[in-house]
Amino acid sequence: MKARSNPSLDVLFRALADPTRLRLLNLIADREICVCYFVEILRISQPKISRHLAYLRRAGIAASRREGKWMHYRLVTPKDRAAASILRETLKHLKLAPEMRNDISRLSSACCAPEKYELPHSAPQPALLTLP
Amino acid sequence: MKARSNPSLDVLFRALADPTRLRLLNLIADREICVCYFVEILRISQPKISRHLAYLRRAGIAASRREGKWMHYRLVTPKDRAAASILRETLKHLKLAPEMRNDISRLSSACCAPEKYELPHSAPQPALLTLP
DNA sequence: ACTTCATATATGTCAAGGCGCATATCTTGT
DNA sequence: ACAAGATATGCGCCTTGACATATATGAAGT
Repeated sequence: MKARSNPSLDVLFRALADPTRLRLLNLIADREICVCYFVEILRISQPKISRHLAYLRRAGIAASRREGKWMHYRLVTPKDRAAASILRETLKHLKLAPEMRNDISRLSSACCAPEKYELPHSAPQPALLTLP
Repeated sequence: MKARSNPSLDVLFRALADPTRLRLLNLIADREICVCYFVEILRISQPKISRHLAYLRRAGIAASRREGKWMHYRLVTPKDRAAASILRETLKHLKLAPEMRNDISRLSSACCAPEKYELPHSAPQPALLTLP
């Protein structure tokens, strides 16, 4: 049990202060994705992906779910109002950035035409999330 | 010359990822303040204040102006639309946090009743800024 | 049970950045 | 020119975090 009296904003900002994590967040903004996709879509090594996802989880803005051998990651809305609102604003702007749009486009492509990508056999498809 | 193709958001987020810098930003959110005030209001050592202000300046969200022996710092709106918007949102939420309100309250108090604070003789009063 | 594949963690290295302390720099008043 | 005040910076120490490589775990299929 971490003693953090004030879950203040600098925790959120530290989590956002890395380009790889921003790309990951953009990808999970409205869908739940299996780790194997991140590796292939972002062309980043698996350990690096894993460490950054763990960082996001510790910061309370991502959560994971195991399904057989696959780990799925999804966005979590922070309890803190300010954090939630700043995160929402950030994601809104990320969506517009060319690099981010390109990631999303590679993701759709990988879903439609998996043969073009080096995905594991029977990798689970990302699932759109219905936000509460 | 730093090769930074995309002056992207993580620069802003790294600048925001420190509690001291958030307190400084909150103070300069709508006024220009002399360094000597920061030291007394936040009760933080002068070199530490100076370094964090320099960090904010390098990150492009603060600017300084010399007036005799005093240095005044003020907020700067980043050119990048996304950064500007996220910074604005952040400052809006900071204003509501108790710790931040307390800083502002100490600031007003120091202006009205400087004798209660260890400010230098004839320290220049903070000036409200008219935003464009 | 054993192998295989997907994912996680441990280890070592390096750079960034935070802090305190001392000192340098710049400006003004004498 | 000199002294004093306000601010900045250099230095050493320590922590955090980013990366690559290697290794461990754990679920599935045979």
